[in-house]
Amino acid sequence: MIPTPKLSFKQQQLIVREASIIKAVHKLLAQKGYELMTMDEVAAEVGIAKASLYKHFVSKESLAAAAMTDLIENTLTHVRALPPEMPAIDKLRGILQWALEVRMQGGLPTLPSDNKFLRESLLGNTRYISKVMDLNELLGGLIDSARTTGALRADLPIEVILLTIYARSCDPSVDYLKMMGLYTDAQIVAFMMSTCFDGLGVAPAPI
Amino acid sequence: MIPTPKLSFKQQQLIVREASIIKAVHKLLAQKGYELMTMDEVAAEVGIAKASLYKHFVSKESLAAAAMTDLIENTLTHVRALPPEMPAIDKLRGILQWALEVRMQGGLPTLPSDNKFLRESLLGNTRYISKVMDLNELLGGLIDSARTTGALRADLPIEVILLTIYARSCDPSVDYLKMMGLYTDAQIVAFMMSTCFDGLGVAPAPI
DNA sequence: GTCTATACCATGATAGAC
DNA sequence: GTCTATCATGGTATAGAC
Repeated sequence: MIPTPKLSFKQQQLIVREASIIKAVHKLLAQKGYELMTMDEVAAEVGIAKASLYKHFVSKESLAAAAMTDLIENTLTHVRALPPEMPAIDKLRGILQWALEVRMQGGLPTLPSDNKFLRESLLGNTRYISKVMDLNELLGGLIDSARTTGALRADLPIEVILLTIYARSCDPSVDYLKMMGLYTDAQIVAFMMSTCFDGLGVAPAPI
Repeated sequence: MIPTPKLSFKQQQLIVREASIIKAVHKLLAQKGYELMTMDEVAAEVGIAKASLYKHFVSKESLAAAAMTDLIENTLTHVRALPPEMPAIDKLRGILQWALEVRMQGGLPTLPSDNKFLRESLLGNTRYISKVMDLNELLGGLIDSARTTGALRADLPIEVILLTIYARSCDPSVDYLKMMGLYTDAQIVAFMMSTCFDGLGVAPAPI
């Protein structure tokens, strides 16, 4: 058995520290979005000095990119952990439900819809893009098989279905519904799931 | 007949100037969003000095609020101009289609989804809120009657349907689909309309 | 690697002449 | 009301000591 490469205490500490920074960024990004999140706040949230932040990440952009990449990785892990025998359509529904539930608890959506600057910046980040492409492929495969079993519409391109699911995971309607205070979190998730998969219209009654 | 109150040349000039400012803000807001739009850019786009901008609008916030209010007014005008005999569901579909088409041509969506700060700021603007409530009532009435004729699902609350339609008008999927370059604007609009009203799933086949 | 202190700059907002 | 010139703030990033 190959001996596990030992990490020095310092190296372990570094990893823990960076993880706690990423966690703080997730929280602030979800609360305020990219522009309104300041490096001072991140530093304060972690409990270190701002300058120390820059020892770990060279810029605010790269910090946000690391957080978003981490997010995609979490999603990939979640998707890969689904039981293989589960039908594709159930997996897809489960993934959207999971994403919405994470978001209801103050987590981040997968898609950086909220900011054009961050969007541009991420497009130039090869590590992030590569992860996103992995996720796209994985979900694209699920969509394809759900289409062939007749569980999803075959007249829509895969990309359209994929983007629709992504978009639903960061739909601003969730925030407004939550603000109204009329519905429980579970009800809001159910509404989002249903409008996504079933639509707003009534299917013509069977003859 | 009551004589129309005459507007002096200066007053007319003022109105024209403010309209051109609003127009520039629409353009920049659609391109870059609130945070990334600077007052220098607005001034440059209009062709006046930044200080002059502040003679018309006391702050960047109030400028954005004026632009958003103008947007809601346009939407209200459009909705009220629909023929009275048109069925409610057709009106609703037409409104979403119109909003998407405006957006495809570089216009702004109705809902300030993209920015949490602007959202907060607008919530404190009584003029804007009052217009939004007018629009909500108008569209809410249409949704209600479309539900009673069986064209829209009766199991969803009116607010959920309303928010879903608003959200579709500013769905980030549109940007990504446009970036991909695989589909025409008309196709993209059709995709959005269909995923909104028909959903992603296949209705169970009639027995 | 962490800190304090600071450079530097973009940008919202204003002063004051015309 | 428009301009040029300027201020003030706040935020990213860095220097340099420990």
